[in-house]
Amino acid sequence: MSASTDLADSCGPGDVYTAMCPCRDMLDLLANKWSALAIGALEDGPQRFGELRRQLQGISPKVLSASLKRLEEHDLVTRTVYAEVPPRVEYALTDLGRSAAVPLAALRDWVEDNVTTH
Amino acid sequence: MSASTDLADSCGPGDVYTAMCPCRDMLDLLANKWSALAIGALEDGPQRFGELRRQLQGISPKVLSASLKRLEEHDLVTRTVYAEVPPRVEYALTDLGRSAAVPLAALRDWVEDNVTTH
DNA sequence: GCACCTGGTTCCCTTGGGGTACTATCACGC
DNA sequence: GCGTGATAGTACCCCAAGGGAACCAGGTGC
Repeated sequence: MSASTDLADSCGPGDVYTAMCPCRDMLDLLANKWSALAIGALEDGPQRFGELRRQLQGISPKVLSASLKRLEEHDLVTRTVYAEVPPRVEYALTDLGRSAAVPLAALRDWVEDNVTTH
Repeated sequence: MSASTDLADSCGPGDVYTAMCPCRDMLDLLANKWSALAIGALEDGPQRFGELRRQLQGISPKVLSASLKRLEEHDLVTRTVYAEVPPRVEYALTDLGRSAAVPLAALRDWVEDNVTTH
């Protein structure tokens, strides 16, 4: 496993295992139920806040807005406000987000394939 | 995206997006920083508590023990106690855990490749 | 005026994460 | 026999994140 636990001064390859590495933040962000679901939901194309809220069953508006904000801060999604009425806000994946969607989809698929709920 | 939002009575395929599905529990478990790291650390072979603690830099013993307990409950890792002194407890991946390790490794790799920390 | 739509925010409470200290058990050195 | 050390946790406390419900702003239709 990423045998480089040498000094951890700065970030080489393979060091999500290094406490101080910014990788940790990103891993913490992506390795998260709501992030994984939200990014998956946006794979089909931009979605409005309400659409996401309906799709991510069980999420509260507060948590959804916080999750999206965090994803936006890390350049995984963009937030576009249309000055219409009623208000319309669209969330979309960035290129980075689209590339992150791939491993997350694999994770979701694994879960769906391996939970023998019956 | 997993168009089956029909009734959610039981679990069909593709419904991590369904609130009531046990998939959610599993996703919540795996889509978690410490779980992802712990499972990755165990890919090399069984590890003792202290070894894991050193490898997963920054984790506290309490959180590590809770994480491992949760993984054990979901049959992703096994816990073996050797009646020696000093005590030895080994954690190892189950077959299920080993298969879950694949998408998790992909996620970790993505993070390491895409965080341009410099 | 009033209800209604959207996209949030605010409040409160519970849960979990995080850190430190501490315990139990036995081997070993003296 | 006594203190020291190693290991694998647990107990305690604190704070931030998660979850639920209520509420708000701005404008439209009736």
